[in-house]
Amino acid sequence: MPELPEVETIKRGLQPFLEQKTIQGLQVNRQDLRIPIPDNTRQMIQGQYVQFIKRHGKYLCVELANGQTIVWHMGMSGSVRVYHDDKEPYEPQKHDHIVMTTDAPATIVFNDPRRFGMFYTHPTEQIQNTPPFSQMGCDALQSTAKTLYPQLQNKKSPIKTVLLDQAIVAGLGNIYVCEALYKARISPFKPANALSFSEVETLSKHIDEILAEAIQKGGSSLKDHRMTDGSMGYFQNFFGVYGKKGVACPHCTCDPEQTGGIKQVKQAGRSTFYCSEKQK
DNA sequence: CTACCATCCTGGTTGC
DNA sequence: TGCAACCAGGATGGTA
Repeated sequence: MPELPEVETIKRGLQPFLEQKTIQGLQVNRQDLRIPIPDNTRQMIQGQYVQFIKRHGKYLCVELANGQTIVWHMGMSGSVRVYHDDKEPYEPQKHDHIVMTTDAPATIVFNDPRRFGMFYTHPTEQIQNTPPFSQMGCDALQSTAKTLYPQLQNKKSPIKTVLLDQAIVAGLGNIYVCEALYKARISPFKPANALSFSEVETLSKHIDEILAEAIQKGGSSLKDHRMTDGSMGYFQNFFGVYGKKGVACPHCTCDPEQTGGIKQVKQAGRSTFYCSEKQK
């Protein structure tokens, strides 16, 4: 699930309880995630001081003082919960795969029902030269028309599909791609290399805006996403098109009885929501 | 090289 | 109400 805004929300929630703290205990309840959690993970992490938490696209990187970095991905259904208040002690839940304690003090729990997530360590100095980071595009918040436009020139696939490719821009997922294209008034079917520089500028601007707004609202809680205190993000209440098949487009004066409102189609196996009147 | 597809897994929703 | 089919925010490895 989590796309860039949800991962950024998790990062910000974790920082006060993990960054510049010592990880005292690490309990691995299940190893069989998307990538099996390596057997040495506990010994690499336990007792280590955490220097920084960084985010690259949809990945979190927790840099430890011993030169190792925890590579952490939420998959489709992952969430992180921080328990630090004695009034609300940690009670194990189904699908709690990792339980970490720090001297904040805090208990940090990674829950992932579908187990598409990842959690493993890797030497920090090699991170940038190793997949997935070595093949990851510019982070969506750093991306500009100047960096994006050249990357689209050899892509004849629809812009919707191309924006989901983490090698082009890192951090966008199905929701925010649909929303950004809608705000930019660009058709999801338009071949990526058919966008003018000016259209890419518009697109880039709206990607920035939509991500910033979503982060400010704690991300989108459709199903699994929660902030680290357990509360829901609320950007889902501000979607323009995602999940709104048949709903009248608020920016169109056209009659939804005639246009059918917001459309839903499949592109490369993923749902695309768009307004055919607004997005040409 | 690009593009498309199936796959990993659980759980919620839809339809009969 | 019960049950089966289908669908979901992602990434990857295989094939054409």
